[in-house]
Amino acid sequence: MGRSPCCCHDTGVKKGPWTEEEDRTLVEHIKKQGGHVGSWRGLPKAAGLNRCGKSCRLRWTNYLRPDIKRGNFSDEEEHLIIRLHASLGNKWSTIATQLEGRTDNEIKNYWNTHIKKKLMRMGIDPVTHQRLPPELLAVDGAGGLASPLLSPTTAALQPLLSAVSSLGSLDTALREVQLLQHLLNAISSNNAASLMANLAATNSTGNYQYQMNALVHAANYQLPGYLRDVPSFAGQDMDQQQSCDNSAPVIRSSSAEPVDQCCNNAALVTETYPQEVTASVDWQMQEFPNLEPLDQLPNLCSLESDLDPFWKGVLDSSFRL
DNA sequence: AAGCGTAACAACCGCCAACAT
DNA sequence: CATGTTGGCGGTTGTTACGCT
Repeated sequence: MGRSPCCCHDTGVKKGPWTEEEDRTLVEHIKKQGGHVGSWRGLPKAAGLNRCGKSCRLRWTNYLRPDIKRGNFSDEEEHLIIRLHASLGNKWSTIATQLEGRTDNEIKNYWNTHIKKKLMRMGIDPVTHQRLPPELLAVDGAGGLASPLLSPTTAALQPLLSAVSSLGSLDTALREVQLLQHLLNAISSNNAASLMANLAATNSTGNYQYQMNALVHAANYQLPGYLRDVPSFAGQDMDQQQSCDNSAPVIRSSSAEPVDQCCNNAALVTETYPQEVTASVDWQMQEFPNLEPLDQLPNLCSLESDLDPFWKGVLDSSFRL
């Protein structure tokens, strides 16, 4: 099958940005046809446009279609795009079918200009959704998170440490967002019990730095594949993060063990992690002196009431995927 | 105010699969 | 079955707006 001739190669066909007049002509023509385009190739002539059919189709599908949603992407949409991209790759049109009113082109642009960079800053390869190799991690001047002398273990923990260290300077609501992501990871990998035990201990002992390291440990070594490698979908843009509302995440455990029972298993943590976690505190405090202790964490054992629709959606979509 | 760099996004290009002839 | 046509897709480029020096 040879390459098809394209009307775009016709001489005298206009290219470049569309004028308001051209937009109006195209919209009115399609309206006249009852929203039915028929042949895009024949449309320009029928509508009186000096454009190729392909250009008309793109203009209509990406910009002029009445059901297109304009404006910024919501956090929810962003989370969904990341999750879909992790499972589908650059199948922009398929991804677009899951986001009402968004075009594949818009999503693709948003990915390339926003999300991709955000993931890179988090130490995640936006193509594979895996940790970037240590040598490719960007040096973070402010946080000092990418020392060229990192041990292999430390380098492997970079993305999570980045997320955890950022918690110290953010408000409680945002920490909850971060913690929710870890919880979703654990739940998705059927390790909810151990992680819930960690969190229970976090709340009961008040030794937050220690317990956050337990969390890091659990997330890194007990969780598989992609979910383990993404410490947070909450994003790294501080302005955006600061603007998060105060809705608290509501945790639903998918493990067989009831949440209340998990909360009574604080001792399990110290039995499971004592030496390794203590060691991780040591190296972490050595290599990341800027890591601030966490002075407040949500009581995750009592988050079963007041299900916020946003978090319900996040949880539901997470389980689906 | 001018020049420059960068971010954001609209639009184009080339390829491909499905369908028609 | 071979060939032509079309629409759709993903990658890339071009243009504009904006911020910084």
